[in-house]
Amino acid sequence: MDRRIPMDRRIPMDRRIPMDRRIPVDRRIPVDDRTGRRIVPETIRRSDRAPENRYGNRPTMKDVAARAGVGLKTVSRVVNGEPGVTPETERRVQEAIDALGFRRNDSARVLRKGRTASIGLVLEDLADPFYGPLSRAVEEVARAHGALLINGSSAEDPDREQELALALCARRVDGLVIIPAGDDHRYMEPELKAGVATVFVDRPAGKIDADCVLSDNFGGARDGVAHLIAHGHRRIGFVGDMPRIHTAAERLRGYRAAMEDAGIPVEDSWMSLGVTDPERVRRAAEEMLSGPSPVTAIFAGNNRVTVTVIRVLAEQSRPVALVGFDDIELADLLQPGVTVVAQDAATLGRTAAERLFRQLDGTLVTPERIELPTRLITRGSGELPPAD
Amino acid sequence: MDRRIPMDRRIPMDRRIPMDRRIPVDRRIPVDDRTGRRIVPETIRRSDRAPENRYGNRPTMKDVAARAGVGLKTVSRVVNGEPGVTPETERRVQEAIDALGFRRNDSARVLRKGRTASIGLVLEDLADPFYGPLSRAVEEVARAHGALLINGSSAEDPDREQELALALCARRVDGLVIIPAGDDHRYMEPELKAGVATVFVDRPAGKIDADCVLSDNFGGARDGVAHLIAHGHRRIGFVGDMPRIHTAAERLRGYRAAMEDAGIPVEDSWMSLGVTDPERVRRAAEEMLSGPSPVTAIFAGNNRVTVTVIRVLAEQSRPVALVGFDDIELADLLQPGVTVVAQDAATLGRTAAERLFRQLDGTLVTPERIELPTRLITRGSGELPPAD
DNA sequence: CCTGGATCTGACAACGTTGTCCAGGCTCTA
DNA sequence: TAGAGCCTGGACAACGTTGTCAGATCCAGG
Repeated sequence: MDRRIPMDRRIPMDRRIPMDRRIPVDRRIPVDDRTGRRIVPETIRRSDRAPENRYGNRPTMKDVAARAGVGLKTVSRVVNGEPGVTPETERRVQEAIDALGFRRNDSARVLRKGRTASIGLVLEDLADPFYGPLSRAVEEVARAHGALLINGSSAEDPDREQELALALCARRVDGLVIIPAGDDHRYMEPELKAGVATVFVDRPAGKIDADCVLSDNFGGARDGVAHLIAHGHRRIGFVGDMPRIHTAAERLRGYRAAMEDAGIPVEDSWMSLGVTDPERVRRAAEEMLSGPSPVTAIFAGNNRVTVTVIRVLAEQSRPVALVGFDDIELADLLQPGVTVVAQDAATLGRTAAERLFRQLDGTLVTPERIELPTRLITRGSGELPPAD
Repeated sequence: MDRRIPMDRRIPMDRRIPMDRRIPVDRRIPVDDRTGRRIVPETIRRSDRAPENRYGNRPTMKDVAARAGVGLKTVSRVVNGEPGVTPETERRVQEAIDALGFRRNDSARVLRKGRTASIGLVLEDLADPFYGPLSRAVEEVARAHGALLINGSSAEDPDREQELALALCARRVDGLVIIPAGDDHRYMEPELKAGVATVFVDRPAGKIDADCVLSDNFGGARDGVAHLIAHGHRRIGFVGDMPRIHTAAERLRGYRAAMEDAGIPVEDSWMSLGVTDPERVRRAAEEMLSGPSPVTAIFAGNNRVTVTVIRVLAEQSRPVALVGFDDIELADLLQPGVTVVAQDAATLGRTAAERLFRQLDGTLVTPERIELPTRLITRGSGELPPAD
């Protein structure tokens, strides 16, 4: 695991260079394929190429100033709404801006000012419905603080998470909200030290001391399983994700705790861990339903697993109880309605983002680990009695 | 509608300044609240404040160079993996980089190089499950081209869309994928002229000539309604969004076309347009089901409306047929399964992003309007016979 | 020992913006 | 009318990086 840290530093920091190659090469200049491009005299090369790969030759404040017949700084003042410019001058400058289609270059601004007014969000998968509201909540908070949100998906790949987080740091985001894919975040240490505000959400940071905002995965799962036990079930299956993922591990722990509290020994055949693709989840569920001691209820460890399990249960002849972790849309319209342990993705995101900005304005200093409660929503599937 | 353009140019371009105020002010310097801050001598002010609001004082290439005992440019070469550095020198530089926790400042890099290797995505609502896969697809393409994706939600507000798009342009994204909220995009004209690659998705650009990637909303809706007609329905309701939204208008047009093709006159009481919040959609649906000439089938104009209509239909005593535009998760598990006209959000996003990069590398020049076909997925609700 | 070439290194000037500071013009008061 | 004070505008130097170009170093061959 340690290998990642030294590795990264050694890897060329620039995986983005492929992009650069796409800059339209000036085709008007004939090139000697052999040794270089000595065919064309310097002067032409210079004057000809420069505008080509620059922002399509956008006007700068200097251009605006020239056109308006004022000084550079005056244009800056107008653009930023600073005081100290006569209405008449302002009008002239404004006219020039409109005429030239000038837009301030924020890269230069950031370079000069030192703050980017943007924060980054590294999440697992934008296409997962759980992360939509979370991302949206973070964006709303960012917006309220006048910051732009830059986000990317790690696709559950620790290396990609690291790559993305560091790329965002290189862009000098003021802060970073990370939904971890990996379990070692020491790569963020130099960044933290350099003052990049950082909050981990949904899953805790690994091997570093940082702010975390989590759901009470353990308690939620325990309550969900206890709910099934309260309705008379004893043989309860658990279908979950890889235990190396913190949330999955916690939920598994909650399941075990509830079973233990009720004095029910857990059989191995009741558990499916780390199987995620629908086809294999399906097979795992079918097995625990048809094994030597078939389960009468299933606790599904996350939204995607729940959906697959619902499909399997719909095909069974006998009713099987189900409680899922994470709410899913239309859960109330199914027959029976799906009982779930719901986490509030939006609150998770909002809380994290707010902590981030409190770090930024200095209100917050010591890293904390916050756990938000989950909520059991009964809709029918979790209240089915065992069909033995 | 025209007002927006001149307005924007006049609005201080900088709604982000609230952020700047949050920069920790140097508290060690006593300040005369009256007139300014003349209390402290120049020298201290300078040397003391500068590091404070700069990126938490991050090391620069200069620092690395000093520590490694090499020139600035040599560090640059190492960081970018350029040739022409002895292994020994490279090692020394690398050591200094690790020791100082240096990370290249991409703002400066962008300023110098002129390309940002990032593209922007302005979408309507990240929390809408339709946009998750679309956004993800755009990101994958961007990634394949070595670019970072920056995105934001317009929340269906034209002003916010414009604000966001222009903010992204100010950051000098190389290109922009826009899911329009408004219908006037002339504000993008200077940007287009300046060479910002731009593709509109899901809805067409308004009042400018630009690349668009759309679903065949008209054809899809027409087919969906024709499907209901083919199953014997004549009194068919339409629940849709505001016709000022292009997709909504097209789907309405498709509905009308199908009805006209079948020679069925449409009654006003069968249509609900522009009502979006669940409570009012519910009332609208109930009305068309209980009016003087009650509908026997409903065509729902988008995923959110469909969900609400499903709820309403579930409460009806008689079966009512339903076809929805946009697929929804779990549609197949409901009783009956929900028949939908599905658009492929991922393909929409991928196509748009690919066109964007083709614009960037110069392969693409003339703006086009691409319409992707939709697909009718029959699951039961659309095949119910009319219950008169 | 010198020359020529190849290789490696560093000084310097941009990139577009903003902060600082000073100059010039104005108004107001003594 | 002079002097003080304010307002407006502009010159200039940074910010951290990269492209250019020339200088330094090294080695082989004469």
